[in-house]
Amino acid sequence: MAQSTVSRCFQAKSGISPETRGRVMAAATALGYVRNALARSLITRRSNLIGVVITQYTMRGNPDVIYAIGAQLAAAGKQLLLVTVEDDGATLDALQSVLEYPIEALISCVCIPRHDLRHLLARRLPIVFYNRSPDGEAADSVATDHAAASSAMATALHAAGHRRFLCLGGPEDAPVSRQRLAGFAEGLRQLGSGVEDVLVTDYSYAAAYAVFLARMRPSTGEARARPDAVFCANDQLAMGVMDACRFDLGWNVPGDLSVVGFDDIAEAARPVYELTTMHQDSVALAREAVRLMLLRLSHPHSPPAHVPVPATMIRRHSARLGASDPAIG
Amino acid sequence: MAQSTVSRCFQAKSGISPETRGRVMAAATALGYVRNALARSLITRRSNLIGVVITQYTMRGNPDVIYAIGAQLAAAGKQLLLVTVEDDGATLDALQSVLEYPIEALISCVCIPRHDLRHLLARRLPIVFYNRSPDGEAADSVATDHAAASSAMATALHAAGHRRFLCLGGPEDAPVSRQRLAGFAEGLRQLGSGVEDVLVTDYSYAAAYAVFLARMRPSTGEARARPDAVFCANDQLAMGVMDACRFDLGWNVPGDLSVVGFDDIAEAARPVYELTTMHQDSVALAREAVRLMLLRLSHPHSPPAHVPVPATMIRRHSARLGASDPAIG
DNA sequence: CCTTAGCCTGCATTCGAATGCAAAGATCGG
DNA sequence: CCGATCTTTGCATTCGAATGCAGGCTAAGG
Repeated sequence: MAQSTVSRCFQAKSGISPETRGRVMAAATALGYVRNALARSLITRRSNLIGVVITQYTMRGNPDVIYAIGAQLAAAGKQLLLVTVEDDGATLDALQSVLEYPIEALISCVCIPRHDLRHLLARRLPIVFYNRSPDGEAADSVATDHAAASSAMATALHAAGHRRFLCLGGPEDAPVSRQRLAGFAEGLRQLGSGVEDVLVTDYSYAAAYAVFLARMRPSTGEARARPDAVFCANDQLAMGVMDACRFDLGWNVPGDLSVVGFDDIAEAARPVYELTTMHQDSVALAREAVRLMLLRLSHPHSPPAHVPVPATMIRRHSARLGASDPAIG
Repeated sequence: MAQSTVSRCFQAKSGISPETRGRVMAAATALGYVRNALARSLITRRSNLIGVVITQYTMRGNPDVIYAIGAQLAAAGKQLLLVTVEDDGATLDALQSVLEYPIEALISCVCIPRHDLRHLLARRLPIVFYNRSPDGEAADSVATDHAAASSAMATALHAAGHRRFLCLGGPEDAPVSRQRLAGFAEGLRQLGSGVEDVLVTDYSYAAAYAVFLARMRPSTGEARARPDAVFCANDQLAMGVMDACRFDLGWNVPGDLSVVGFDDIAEAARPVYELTTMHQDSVALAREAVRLMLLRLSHPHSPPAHVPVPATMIRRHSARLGASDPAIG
């Protein structure tokens, strides 16, 4: 029996008699033979490998992201080649090792410098950004509508009578944080109000706790006036602020000030926090990212798509948001 | 210039004149050429691909695990092929797709049925289990010493005067949960004491909250006596129990009862919980797992290694543990 | 000027699987 | 019983890179 006959036995609709295929399959299981996907991809020019770039922060903040992407890719018959990077940014150097593998596409949960991005796109490597911007380059992206959601939060807080606003963001160059803070500020601006100040953190609970405390109770002696409301770029930060209020400052939330977050992570719903926040649908984002990627593989020349995923406001009890404020357990 | 000359230019110590190599490299960057790792692995028989199997639970409970493994693999020049599975268990079927890729080894954070495991080992595929047991088969493993740690926790609680013990575990077949519960029970047994009951959950905060509440305040009317201490198979569960006490039962922790967890996740240190727990060093586990794997690749025939990683007790304020109980912020 | 050694380079083969094309075998109508 | 058609199988080539071997080239020594 020829090698080509065996090869054809493993393909669905090839002219192989059931009897021959049966014998081949039996021999294969007996010998423990599995076909080599690498050798196959060499000739078919389809590796079914998808690179996924992610940071530790994303994994910590949204552990479901990778799982969701993995599940979607598996359903599409693709393999997930994971690349972890330290900071939110991947250069060609960092990606070099994966690029030697002929990945069919890249799903990036981190920023890519414009120059490097252009280089990758010139290689005809399809790239889908997850909650990141392609920076004007011709790549697909899917992202929560941070600006609209943050603006809506600003409107809700303003309508409830808040006037003195403080914000907590992530690192200064973190794109998601910037978009959320900008959207919030813009929302206030349109209402004739504004943000008093923005505190920078590393996105962590501990940093938020410390930075907020230092701001409210400065060692220099010059005490600052208490804000009405604190808008945080993610839930971790909001929890840090809430705990600083409760455990150090002795302030009541939302009695003395309102605190809101963003993401709606699992902990936000706990009775210890009851955090009012914007729900970011990670699973929907992951699904859309994979969908866009598959679409791009089948239509390489269609114009780049940018899919906004709406966020929904979850009104719990960490902020005074007026009459429409429902009780959620 | 021959194809073989170009090939040799990309290898470190091959007889290629600096001048030729320079010209080749220049042409390569100009054309955007990168060598194809797949084609290379076909002839060198080294794919540098490492399969990593993980569940959503692991990712949620210990988001740093994948990151740590990824970082370690990257440092070793390996690629991470991620496989996500629904439940804690991977059959040959679930692994089929990765097995077609000639992975050099598998790091499994989930169980593998004995029969399938034997099959994989027969294929000479090195397997390292992460916090799981190779079930008597000849595979390497690295795991927290659950039994010793849980037993130590039992001893500490007993020494502090607790006598009525309740436990919360994960799903009934979850191996880590079983080891921790068994270790705790064994520790008590040696002290002449025992566990009153074990409640089953799906490892989640919400389930722990609900199950514990149902147990303590049964709708059937027959009220149960309150336990002295609750041992939980992970921190999520412990937090659920603590919140059920505070927000529904009106019980004081640790005044009315002690609650302890396992893992020492980031949230456990927050002032809202101050959870007394056993610290599991995920990063050390990941590092050991990769180390074992690399060792196995270089020494295929050495006897299987089982590396226990000790857990350390973190005494905070969710349990009365006697005089040596230090204050931790 | 010739020889010997050493350094480079090129030819040809190899890894494992897919596939176009041709040939062999099976089936059937005339 | 023969040719036509369809099904099944085998041959040979291909993907991209690595490598043993042989031959060309250079340099040094006699």
